[in-house]
Amino acid sequence: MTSTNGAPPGGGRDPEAVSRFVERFAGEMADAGMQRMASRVFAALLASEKGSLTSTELSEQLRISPAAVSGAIRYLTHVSMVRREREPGTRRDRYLLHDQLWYEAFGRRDQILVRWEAVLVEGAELLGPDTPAGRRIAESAEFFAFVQEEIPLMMERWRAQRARQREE
Amino acid sequence: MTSTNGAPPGGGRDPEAVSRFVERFAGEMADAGMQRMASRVFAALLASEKGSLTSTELSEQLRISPAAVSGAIRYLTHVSMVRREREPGTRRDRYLLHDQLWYEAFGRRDQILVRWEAVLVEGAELLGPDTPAGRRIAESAEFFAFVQEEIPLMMERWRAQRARQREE
DNA sequence: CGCTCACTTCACAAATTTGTGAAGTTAAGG
DNA sequence: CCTTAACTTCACAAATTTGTGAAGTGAGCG
Repeated sequence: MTSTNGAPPGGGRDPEAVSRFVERFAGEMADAGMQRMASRVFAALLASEKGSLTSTELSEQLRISPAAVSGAIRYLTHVSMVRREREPGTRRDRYLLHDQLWYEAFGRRDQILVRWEAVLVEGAELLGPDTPAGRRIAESAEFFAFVQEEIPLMMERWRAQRARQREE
Repeated sequence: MTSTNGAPPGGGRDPEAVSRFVERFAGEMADAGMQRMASRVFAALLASEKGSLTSTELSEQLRISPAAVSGAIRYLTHVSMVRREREPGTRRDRYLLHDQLWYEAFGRRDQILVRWEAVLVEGAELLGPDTPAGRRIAESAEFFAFVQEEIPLMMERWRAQRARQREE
Protein backbone atom coordinates (compact mmCIF):
# COMPACT_ATOMS: atom_id res chain seq x y z
CA MET A 1 0.00 0.00 0.00
CA THR A 2 1.31 3.46 -0.90
CA SER A 3 0.68 6.69 0.91
CA THR A 4 -1.40 8.09 -1.93
CA ASN A 5 -4.37 6.63 -0.14
CA GLY A 6 -5.18 5.47 3.34
CA ALA A 7 -3.69 6.81 6.55
CA PRO A 8 -0.73 9.17 6.12
CA PRO A 9 2.82 7.86 6.69
CA GLY A 10 3.38 9.39 10.08
CA GLY A 11 0.30 7.74 11.48
CA GLY A 12 -1.14 11.17 12.34
CA ARG A 13 -4.27 12.72 10.87
CA ASP A 14 -4.09 14.86 7.77
CA PRO A 15 -6.53 17.64 8.79
CA GLU A 16 -6.87 18.81 5.23
CA ALA A 17 -7.88 15.36 4.00
CA VAL A 18 -10.18 14.75 6.95
CA SER A 19 -11.90 18.04 6.23
CA ARG A 20 -12.46 16.98 2.64
CA PHE A 21 -14.08 13.77 3.83
CA VAL A 22 -16.24 15.67 6.30
CA GLU A 23 -17.48 18.05 3.64
CA ARG A 24 -18.02 15.25 1.17
CA PHE A 25 -20.11 13.13 3.51
CA ALA A 26 -21.97 16.15 4.83
CA GLY A 27 -22.79 17.00 1.22
CA GLU A 28 -24.33 13.58 0.70
CA MET A 29 -26.45 13.90 3.82
CA ALA A 30 -27.57 17.38 2.82
CA ASP A 31 -28.55 16.07 -0.63
CA ALA A 32 -30.68 13.49 1.14
CA GLY A 33 -32.59 16.28 2.84
CA MET A 34 -30.75 16.95 6.11
CA GLN A 35 -30.01 20.55 7.13
CA ARG A 36 -26.63 21.66 5.87
CA MET A 37 -25.05 22.71 9.15
CA ALA A 38 -26.44 19.71 10.98
CA SER A 39 -24.89 17.50 8.31
CA ARG A 40 -21.52 19.19 8.66
CA VAL A 41 -21.52 18.97 12.45
CA PHE A 42 -22.55 15.34 12.35
CA ALA A 43 -19.86 14.47 9.81
CA ALA A 44 -17.24 16.31 11.86
CA LEU A 45 -18.19 14.29 14.93
CA LEU A 46 -18.11 11.09 12.91
CA ALA A 47 -14.55 11.82 11.79
CA SER A 48 -13.38 13.11 15.16
CA GLU A 49 -10.84 11.20 17.20
CA LYS A 50 -13.19 10.31 20.05
CA GLY A 51 -16.58 10.76 18.46
CA SER A 52 -17.03 13.94 20.42
CA LEU A 53 -16.14 17.61 20.08
CA THR A 54 -16.86 20.82 21.95
CA SER A 55 -18.77 23.72 20.53
CA THR A 56 -15.56 25.71 20.12
CA GLU A 57 -13.81 22.89 18.29
CA LEU A 58 -16.72 22.53 15.91
CA SER A 59 -16.86 26.26 15.39
CA GLU A 60 -13.16 26.37 14.48
CA GLN A 61 -12.96 23.22 12.39
CA LEU A 62 -15.99 24.07 10.30
CA ARG A 63 -15.39 27.83 10.28
CA ILE A 64 -18.87 28.65 11.44
CA SER A 65 -20.22 30.88 14.22
CA PRO A 66 -21.09 29.50 17.67
CA ALA A 67 -24.69 30.32 16.80
CA ALA A 68 -24.59 27.98 13.83
CA VAL A 69 -23.15 25.21 15.99
CA SER A 70 -25.86 25.81 18.53
CA GLY A 71 -28.58 25.54 15.90
CA ALA A 72 -27.13 22.37 14.40
CA ILE A 73 -26.78 20.75 17.81
CA ARG A 74 -30.33 21.65 18.73
CA TYR A 75 -31.52 19.76 15.66
CA LEU A 76 -29.17 16.80 16.11
CA THR A 77 -30.06 16.28 19.75
CA HIS A 78 -33.73 16.66 18.90
CA VAL A 79 -33.49 13.75 16.47
CA SER A 80 -31.32 11.77 18.90
CA MET A 81 -28.27 11.62 16.70
CA VAL A 82 -26.09 13.48 19.18
CA ARG A 83 -25.96 13.61 22.96
CA ARG A 84 -24.86 16.57 25.03
CA GLU A 85 -22.59 16.17 28.04
CA ARG A 86 -21.04 18.68 30.37
CA GLU A 87 -17.26 18.29 30.51
CA PRO A 88 -16.67 17.90 34.25
CA GLY A 89 -14.70 20.67 35.94
CA THR A 90 -15.23 23.11 33.08
CA ARG A 91 -18.06 25.12 31.66
CA ARG A 92 -17.76 23.42 28.29
CA ASP A 93 -20.26 21.04 26.74
CA ARG A 94 -19.13 18.06 24.73
CA TYR A 95 -21.29 16.76 21.93
CA LEU A 96 -21.12 12.99 21.49
CA LEU A 97 -22.31 10.61 18.86
CA HIS A 98 -24.59 7.92 20.16
CA ASP A 99 -22.77 4.62 20.21
CA GLN A 100 -25.67 2.82 18.59
CA LEU A 101 -25.39 5.53 15.98
CA TRP A 102 -27.64 4.41 13.15
CA TYR A 103 -29.99 2.67 15.46
CA GLU A 104 -31.08 6.03 16.82
CA ALA A 105 -31.28 7.70 13.44
CA PHE A 106 -33.56 4.98 12.09
CA GLY A 107 -35.77 5.02 15.13
CA ARG A 108 -36.46 8.63 14.31
CA ARG A 109 -37.34 7.82 10.69
CA ASP A 110 -39.92 5.50 12.14
CA GLN A 111 -41.75 8.46 13.65
CA ILE A 112 -42.22 9.87 10.18
CA LEU A 113 -43.79 6.64 9.00
CA VAL A 114 -46.30 6.76 11.84
CA ARG A 115 -47.47 10.19 10.74
CA TRP A 116 -47.59 9.27 7.07
CA GLU A 117 -49.62 6.19 7.81
CA ALA A 118 -52.11 8.16 9.88
CA VAL A 119 -52.68 10.72 7.14
CA LEU A 120 -53.08 7.95 4.56
CA VAL A 121 -55.57 6.01 6.66
CA GLU A 122 -57.67 9.15 6.94
CA GLY A 123 -57.37 9.76 3.22
CA ALA A 124 -58.44 6.22 2.44
CA GLU A 125 -61.56 6.67 4.55
CA LEU A 126 -62.33 9.95 2.87
CA LEU A 127 -62.16 8.46 -0.61
CA GLY A 128 -63.94 5.29 0.40
CA PRO A 129 -62.81 1.66 0.07
CA ASP A 130 -65.04 1.17 -2.97
CA THR A 131 -63.06 3.60 -5.11
CA PRO A 132 -59.76 3.01 -6.90
CA ALA A 133 -58.23 6.06 -5.22
CA GLY A 134 -59.39 4.88 -1.81
CA ARG A 135 -57.90 1.45 -2.37
CA ARG A 136 -54.66 2.93 -3.68
CA ILE A 137 -54.27 5.10 -0.63
CA ALA A 138 -55.24 2.31 1.74
CA GLU A 139 -52.57 0.13 0.18
CA SER A 140 -50.03 2.87 0.73
CA ALA A 141 -51.03 3.08 4.37
CA GLU A 142 -50.61 -0.68 4.68
CA PHE A 143 -47.18 -0.46 3.12
CA PHE A 144 -46.01 2.03 5.72
CA ALA A 145 -47.49 -0.09 8.49
CA PHE A 146 -45.53 -3.01 7.06
CA VAL A 147 -42.29 -1.05 6.98
CA GLN A 148 -42.83 0.01 10.58
CA GLU A 149 -42.97 -3.62 11.60
CA GLU A 150 -39.95 -4.51 9.54
CA ILE A 151 -37.54 -1.85 10.71
CA PRO A 152 -37.21 -3.02 14.33
CA LEU A 153 -36.64 -6.57 13.07
CA MET A 154 -33.98 -5.32 10.70
CA MET A 155 -32.24 -3.36 13.41
CA GLU A 156 -32.28 -6.41 15.64
CA ARG A 157 -30.57 -8.42 12.89
CA TRP A 158 -27.99 -5.64 12.59
CA ARG A 159 -27.35 -5.70 16.32
CA ALA A 160 -26.89 -9.45 16.21
CA GLN A 161 -24.55 -9.36 13.24
CA ARG A 162 -22.54 -6.62 14.92
CA ALA A 163 -22.24 -8.59 18.15
CA ARG A 164 -21.10 -11.66 16.20
CA GLN A 165 -18.43 -9.67 14.37
CA ARG A 166 -17.17 -8.12 17.56
CA GLU A 167 -16.51 -11.40 19.29
CA GLU A 168 -14.64 -12.87 16.33
CA MET B 1 -71.37 5.32 9.95
CA THR B 2 -72.23 9.01 9.63
CA SER B 3 -71.26 11.36 6.85
CA THR B 4 -69.03 13.45 9.11
CA ASN B 5 -66.24 11.16 8.04
CA GLY B 6 -65.57 8.74 5.22
CA ALA B 7 -66.95 8.98 1.70
CA PRO B 8 -69.69 11.57 1.19
CA PRO B 9 -73.34 10.49 1.01
CA GLY B 10 -73.79 10.79 -2.72
CA GLY B 11 -70.87 8.46 -3.37
CA GLY B 12 -69.12 11.24 -5.32
CA ARG B 13 -65.88 12.93 -4.38
CA ASP B 14 -65.79 16.03 -2.24
CA PRO B 15 -63.13 18.03 -4.12
CA GLU B 16 -62.64 20.35 -1.19
CA ALA B 17 -61.93 17.49 1.21
CA VAL B 18 -59.75 15.67 -1.30
CA SER B 19 -57.72 18.82 -1.75
CA ARG B 20 -57.20 19.05 1.99
CA PHE B 21 -55.91 15.49 2.03
CA VAL B 22 -53.61 16.20 -0.90
CA GLU B 23 -52.11 19.24 0.78
CA ARG B 24 -51.81 17.45 4.07
CA PHE B 25 -49.96 14.46 2.69
CA ALA B 26 -47.84 16.64 0.42
CA GLY B 27 -46.88 18.61 3.51
CA GLU B 28 -45.66 15.46 5.22
CA MET B 29 -43.57 14.48 2.22
CA ALA B 30 -42.13 17.96 1.97
CA ASP B 31 -41.21 17.86 5.66
CA ALA B 32 -39.36 14.65 4.96
CA GLY B 33 -37.22 16.46 2.41
CA MET B 34 -39.04 16.14 -0.92
CA GLN B 35 -39.48 19.19 -3.13
CA ARG B 36 -42.73 20.96 -2.41
CA MET B 37 -44.23 20.96 -5.88
CA ALA B 38 -43.14 17.40 -6.51
CA SER B 39 -44.86 16.40 -3.27
CA ARG B 40 -48.07 18.15 -4.23
CA VAL B 41 -48.14 16.64 -7.70
CA PHE B 42 -47.44 13.20 -6.33
CA ALA B 43 -50.17 13.52 -3.69
CA ALA B 44 -52.64 14.74 -6.30
CA LEU B 45 -51.92 11.71 -8.45
CA LEU B 46 -52.29 9.43 -5.43
CA ALA B 47 -55.75 10.83 -4.72
CA SER B 48 -56.84 10.95 -8.35
CA GLU B 49 -59.57 8.69 -9.64
CA LYS B 50 -57.36 6.64 -11.95
CA GLY B 51 -53.91 7.32 -10.54
CA SER B 52 -53.21 9.55 -13.50
CA LEU B 53 -53.74 13.17 -14.48
CA THR B 54 -52.78 15.43 -17.34
CA SER B 55 -50.60 18.48 -17.00
CA THR B 56 -53.60 20.76 -17.37
CA GLU B 57 -55.57 18.93 -14.70
CA LEU B 58 -52.66 19.17 -12.29
CA SER B 59 -52.19 22.81 -13.12
CA GLU B 60 -55.84 23.57 -12.37
CA GLN B 61 -56.27 21.38 -9.30
CA LEU B 62 -53.15 22.64 -7.59
CA ARG B 63 -53.40 26.21 -8.89
CA ILE B 64 -49.88 26.25 -10.22
CA SER B 65 -48.39 27.23 -13.56
CA PRO B 66 -47.70 24.65 -16.30
CA ALA B 67 -44.04 25.41 -15.71
CA ALA B 68 -44.29 24.26 -12.12
CA VAL B 69 -46.01 21.06 -13.20
CA SER B 70 -43.31 20.48 -15.73
CA GLY B 71 -40.57 20.90 -13.15
CA ALA B 72 -42.26 18.61 -10.65
CA ILE B 73 -42.84 15.93 -13.28
CA ARG B 74 -39.23 16.13 -14.40
CA TYR B 75 -38.18 15.32 -10.85
CA LEU B 76 -40.79 12.62 -10.26
CA THR B 77 -40.02 10.78 -13.48
CA HIS B 78 -36.30 11.09 -12.76
CA VAL B 79 -36.77 9.25 -9.47
CA SER B 80 -39.16 6.76 -11.08
CA MET B 81 -42.17 7.66 -9.01
CA VAL B 82 -44.22 8.72 -12.02
CA ARG B 83 -44.40 7.54 -15.61
CA ARG B 84 -45.26 9.67 -18.62
CA GLU B 85 -47.60 8.45 -21.34
CA ARG B 86 -48.97 10.12 -24.41
CA GLU B 87 -52.76 10.04 -24.49
CA PRO B 88 -53.46 8.42 -27.89
CA GLY B 89 -55.16 10.62 -30.45
CA THR B 90 -54.39 13.83 -28.59
CA ARG B 91 -51.41 15.99 -27.89
CA ARG B 92 -51.78 15.53 -24.15
CA ASP B 93 -49.45 13.64 -21.86
CA ARG B 94 -50.80 11.68 -18.94
CA TYR B 95 -48.73 11.25 -15.83
CA LEU B 96 -49.23 7.93 -14.10
CA LEU B 97 -48.22 6.51 -10.78
CA HIS B 98 -46.25 3.33 -10.99
CA ASP B 99 -48.39 0.39 -9.94
CA GLN B 100 -45.66 -0.96 -7.69
CA LEU B 101 -45.64 2.51 -6.21
CA TRP B 102 -43.46 2.26 -3.15
CA TYR B 103 -41.32 -0.43 -4.65
CA GLU B 104 -39.95 2.13 -7.09
CA ALA B 105 -39.52 4.84 -4.52
CA PHE B 106 -37.51 2.59 -2.24
CA GLY B 107 -35.34 1.34 -5.06
CA ARG B 108 -34.31 4.93 -5.55
CA ARG B 109 -33.43 5.35 -1.87
CA ASP B 110 -31.13 2.42 -2.36
CA GLN B 111 -29.05 4.46 -4.77
CA ILE B 112 -28.37 6.95 -2.02
CA LEU B 113 -27.10 4.21 0.26
CA VAL B 114 -24.65 3.07 -2.41
CA ARG B 115 -23.13 6.54 -2.57
CA TRP B 116 -23.03 6.97 1.20
CA GLU B 117 -21.32 3.65 1.62
CA ALA B 118 -18.69 4.53 -0.98
CA VAL B 119 -17.84 7.83 0.70
CA LEU B 120 -17.65 6.12 4.08
CA VAL B 121 -15.37 3.34 2.85
CA GLU B 122 -12.99 5.96 1.51
CA GLY B 123 -13.16 7.88 4.77
CA ALA B 124 -12.41 4.76 6.78
CA GLU B 125 -9.30 4.13 4.68
CA LEU B 126 -8.22 7.72 5.10
CA LEU B 127 -8.44 7.57 8.88
CA GLY B 128 -6.97 4.08 9.09
CA PRO B 129 -8.43 0.93 10.65
CA ASP B 130 -6.21 1.34 13.70
CA THR B 131 -7.91 4.54 14.82
CA PRO B 132 -11.22 4.94 16.64
CA ALA B 133 -12.49 7.33 13.99
CA GLY B 134 -11.50 4.91 11.23
CA ARG B 135 -13.30 2.05 12.94
CA ARG B 136 -16.37 4.19 13.61
CA ILE B 137 -16.61 5.19 9.97
CA ALA B 138 -15.96 1.65 8.76
CA GLU B 139 -18.80 0.43 10.94
CA SER B 140 -21.10 3.03 9.43
CA ALA B 141 -20.13 1.84 5.96
CA GLU B 142 -20.92 -1.73 7.00
CA PHE B 143 -24.28 -0.64 8.31
CA PHE B 144 -25.26 0.86 4.99
CA ALA B 145 -24.04 -2.22 3.19
CA PHE B 146 -26.25 -4.25 5.52
CA VAL B 147 -29.29 -2.10 4.84
CA GLN B 148 -28.72 -2.43 1.12
CA GLU B 149 -28.95 -6.19 1.46
CA GLU B 150 -32.01 -5.99 3.65
CA ILE B 151 -34.16 -3.70 1.56
CA PRO B 152 -34.67 -6.02 -1.41
CA LEU B 153 -35.54 -8.84 1.01
CA MET B 154 -38.02 -6.59 2.76
CA MET B 155 -39.62 -5.55 -0.51
CA GLU B 156 -39.91 -9.19 -1.52
CA ARG B 157 -41.74 -9.92 1.74
CA TRP B 158 -44.05 -6.99 0.98
CA ARG B 159 -44.76 -8.30 -2.49
CA ALA B 160 -45.56 -11.73 -1.05
CA GLN B 161 -47.84 -10.36 1.67
CA ARG B 162 -49.61 -8.22 -0.93
CA ALA B 163 -50.15 -11.18 -3.23
CA ARG B 164 -51.52 -13.23 -0.33
CA GLN B 165 -53.97 -10.47 0.62
CA ARG B 166 -55.14 -10.04 -2.95
CA GLU B 167 -56.13 -13.66 -3.40
CA GLU B 168 -58.08 -13.79 -0.15
C1' DC C 1 -21.95 38.27 45.07
C1' DG C 2 -20.01 39.84 40.97
C1' DC C 3 -17.15 38.60 36.97
C1' DT C 4 -16.33 35.83 33.13
C1' DC C 5 -16.74 32.28 30.01
C1' DA C 6 -19.60 29.14 27.24
C1' DC C 7 -23.48 28.69 25.06
C1' DT C 8 -28.21 30.30 23.34
C1' DT C 9 -31.58 33.35 21.35
C1' DC C 10 -32.99 36.90 18.33
C1' DA C 11 -33.36 40.12 14.50
C1' DC C 12 -31.67 40.76 10.29
C1' DA C 13 -28.89 40.32 6.01
C1' DA C 14 -27.24 37.13 2.62
C1' DA C 15 -27.82 33.30 -0.07
C1' DT C 16 -30.50 29.88 -1.93
C1' DT C 17 -34.57 27.88 -3.61
C1' DT C 18 -38.89 28.19 -5.78
C1' DG C 19 -42.46 29.35 -8.97
C1' DT C 20 -43.81 32.46 -12.58
C1' DG C 21 -44.47 34.71 -17.14
C1' DA C 22 -42.77 34.73 -21.56
C1' DA C 23 -40.50 32.84 -25.27
C1' DG C 24 -39.29 28.49 -27.45
C1' DT C 25 -39.99 23.74 -29.22
C1' DT C 26 -42.46 19.97 -30.99
C1' DA C 27 -46.06 17.58 -33.03
C1' DA C 28 -51.09 17.05 -34.28
C1' DG C 29 -54.60 18.69 -37.37
C1' DG C 30 -56.38 21.11 -40.95
C1' DC D 1 -46.99 23.83 -44.67
C1' DC D 2 -49.30 26.72 -41.57
C1' DT D 3 -51.75 26.97 -37.27
C1' DT D 4 -52.39 25.83 -32.84
C1' DA D 5 -52.25 23.22 -28.69
C1' DA D 6 -49.33 21.06 -25.13
C1' DC D 7 -45.48 21.03 -22.87
C1' DT D 8 -40.59 22.79 -21.79
C1' DT D 9 -36.94 26.03 -20.93
C1' DC D 10 -35.16 30.28 -19.30
C1' DA D 11 -34.45 34.56 -16.82
C1' DC D 12 -36.03 36.78 -13.11
C1' DA D 13 -38.79 38.10 -8.98
C1' DA D 14 -40.61 36.44 -4.70
C1' DA D 15 -40.36 33.73 -0.85
C1' DT D 16 -37.97 30.96 2.14
C1' DT D 17 -34.06 29.29 4.45
C1' DT D 18 -29.71 29.93 6.43
C1' DG D 19 -26.01 31.81 9.12
C1' DT D 20 -24.32 35.85 11.42
C1' DG D 21 -23.37 39.49 14.90
C1' DA D 22 -25.05 41.20 19.00
C1' DA D 23 -27.45 40.91 23.08
C1' DG D 24 -28.98 37.70 26.64
C1' DT D 25 -28.68 33.84 30.08
C1' DG D 26 -26.74 31.28 33.55
C1' DA D 27 -23.22 28.32 35.54
C1' DG D 28 -18.64 28.17 37.66
C1' DC D 29 -14.88 30.59 39.79
C1' DG D 30 -12.78 33.83 42.82
